[in-house]
Amino acid sequence: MATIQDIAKQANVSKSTVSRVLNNTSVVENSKREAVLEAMRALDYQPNVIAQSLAGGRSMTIGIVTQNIGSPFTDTIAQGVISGLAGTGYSPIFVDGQWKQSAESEVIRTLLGRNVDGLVLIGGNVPAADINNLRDQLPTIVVARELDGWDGQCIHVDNEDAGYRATQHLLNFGHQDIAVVRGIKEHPDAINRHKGYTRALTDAGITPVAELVYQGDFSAQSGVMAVNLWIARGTHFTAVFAANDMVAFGARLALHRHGIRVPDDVSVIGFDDQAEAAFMTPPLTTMRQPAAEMGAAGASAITKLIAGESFELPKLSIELQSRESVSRLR
Amino acid sequence: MATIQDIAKQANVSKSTVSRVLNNTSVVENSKREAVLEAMRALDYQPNVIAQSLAGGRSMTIGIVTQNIGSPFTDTIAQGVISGLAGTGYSPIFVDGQWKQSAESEVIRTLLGRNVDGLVLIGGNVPAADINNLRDQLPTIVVARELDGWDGQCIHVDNEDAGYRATQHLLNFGHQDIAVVRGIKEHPDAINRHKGYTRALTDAGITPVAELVYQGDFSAQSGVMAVNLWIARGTHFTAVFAANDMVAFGARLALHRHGIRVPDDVSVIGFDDQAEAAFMTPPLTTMRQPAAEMGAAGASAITKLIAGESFELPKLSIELQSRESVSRLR
DNA sequence: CAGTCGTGTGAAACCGGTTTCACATCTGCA
DNA sequence: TGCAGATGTGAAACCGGTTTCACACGACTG
Repeated sequence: MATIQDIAKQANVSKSTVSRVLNNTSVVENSKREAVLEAMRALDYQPNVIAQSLAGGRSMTIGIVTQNIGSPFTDTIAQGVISGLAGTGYSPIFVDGQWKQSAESEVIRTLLGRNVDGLVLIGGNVPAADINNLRDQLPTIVVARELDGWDGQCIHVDNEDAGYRATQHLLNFGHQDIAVVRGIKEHPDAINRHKGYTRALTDAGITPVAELVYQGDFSAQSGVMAVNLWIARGTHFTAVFAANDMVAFGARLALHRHGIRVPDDVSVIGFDDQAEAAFMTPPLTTMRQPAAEMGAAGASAITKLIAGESFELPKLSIELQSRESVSRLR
Repeated sequence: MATIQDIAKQANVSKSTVSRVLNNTSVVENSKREAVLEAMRALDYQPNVIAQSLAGGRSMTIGIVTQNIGSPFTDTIAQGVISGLAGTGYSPIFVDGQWKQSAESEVIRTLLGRNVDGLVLIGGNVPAADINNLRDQLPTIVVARELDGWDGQCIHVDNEDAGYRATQHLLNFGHQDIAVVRGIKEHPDAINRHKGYTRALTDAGITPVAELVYQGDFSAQSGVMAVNLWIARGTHFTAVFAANDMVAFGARLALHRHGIRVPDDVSVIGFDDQAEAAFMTPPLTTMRQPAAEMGAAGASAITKLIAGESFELPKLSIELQSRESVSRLR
């Protein structure tokens, strides 16, 4: 491949000048500029990003730290980031979280060694202290996680409020005995959704009962097990609030196994609105998370942040996607 | 961050020597080696990958070219590659395909500019000629696509055979009027699956009928439309062979809408075995693609290929995952 | 007309490594 | 004892760019 030196020779200028027209970094006499551009065209010149990184400090690379690859929700966010970065000149580089104790030392070192220009953290449970350190070293945007003191750099949605509204939706339809499958115990989103659930019940004058709460893990299997347990125990419930759509699918199947109709006998509400939700039988009523939008917003934000431009984070919210798995209690 | 120069000074050797112990590239007197290692430890040294790339030619970066991000199947493969690369020292860098006409010029230039050490192409419909050019410039592994003359560098499964077996499964259960929703018209996998279908019918002495073939696009919506059309037309069918699981979900929902029971009235078989398939109601019988395994195999293969080590591609196959959406014709 | 200033440009240093090359020292063998 | 070959090491060149610096030249001022 042609180098800047080749261009310089071809255009009869120094490589300094080539660099200048390349980056438009200072005035160049018009005739020379033309000659350089012409030479670039002729030689099909493509700057070596690696060399630019080394010399210029910036690498045109964004580090993406994902935690639980394989989850439809976080994967969708990641895709949003990828698409959002397309055409910006920045390339995303992935490091798979499994962010262990070795957080700082491991991941950050890898990324610093690669001179990434910025970081996008997707969800996860990295200790806040570690992230705070990070921010001093690198432009960082956090997606799908709320972090104290990060107002401007944190793209997140209000999970508690959404949990509240999901529960309220069920309440509005006359349900009082609302069973809930929680997500991973320590997961902030899971915790917040559950808080919303509890608050909605309390606001409605209903005392939350422990028997109706199953500690799941966001997997479809946990939805199955929750329903099986409730039925085995003879627990009475007329609605299920699932931690996410996968859980809802599991719960729906388990209900089916027991001959319980959805929504006629039991209503089910999910969370996320992943692609498959609209095609469940019956189509799943769920709380739609703007996952792809969050990812795209993260991509846009990180490039602005790096450029030092001001930017505003979009106001994204979780909306009830009402379909057919919830109906009025009879 | 500490540089190799700092280490050299600290250890009282030249940077050449530091580089030598770093890469174990030639014998170094033991006392000096120890001193260098000690200095690295003391200064928390982390090699600058960018500089290594520029000087050494290799960048420890693998370019991943995905085509249709958002499809469960290819996404799962991508995840397989990411996980497979974890811990190898290589980092995956993503370029989103949408591989237009500008294939070669666009994507390849980007990646060459980044000095990627290797390429993993996931599926897609890049012209074979372009890919063949590629191979000369860069170690390349192709996943989920069959390519003439690429025997050793192509991780793929036999879609036609799988299509044959899926159809055969239906035939074994007494079905004769097997409707089929095809995938994207030009998509090789879609074409092959359909070939298998046709051949299975023919082998069974059944003449394929055009009315039973719907040209879809791998989307759930196309499954819905196919079923709606057949029913509107009064076409008789007792089984549906869906292009993939998403299509199967759509078809299953549409059947439900028309009060047609699965599998009692109509059997449905899918393709892929994506995570949600097992939790459809009823659980979906489908042809399981080893997507994650293919991705991981691709990761492993590309590192070996780069290292010049010999490697063997695993024999991966599509297996019938028999669940409950197919039953004997009554 | 001399002195100052602004403008455009090339040479050279630099980014942080790898690799070649020359050389000093050490060993082994005749 | 002398010399060839092996061994270990540092200096310097190099990868392909960016950026600093010095300087030549023309225009503008007093």
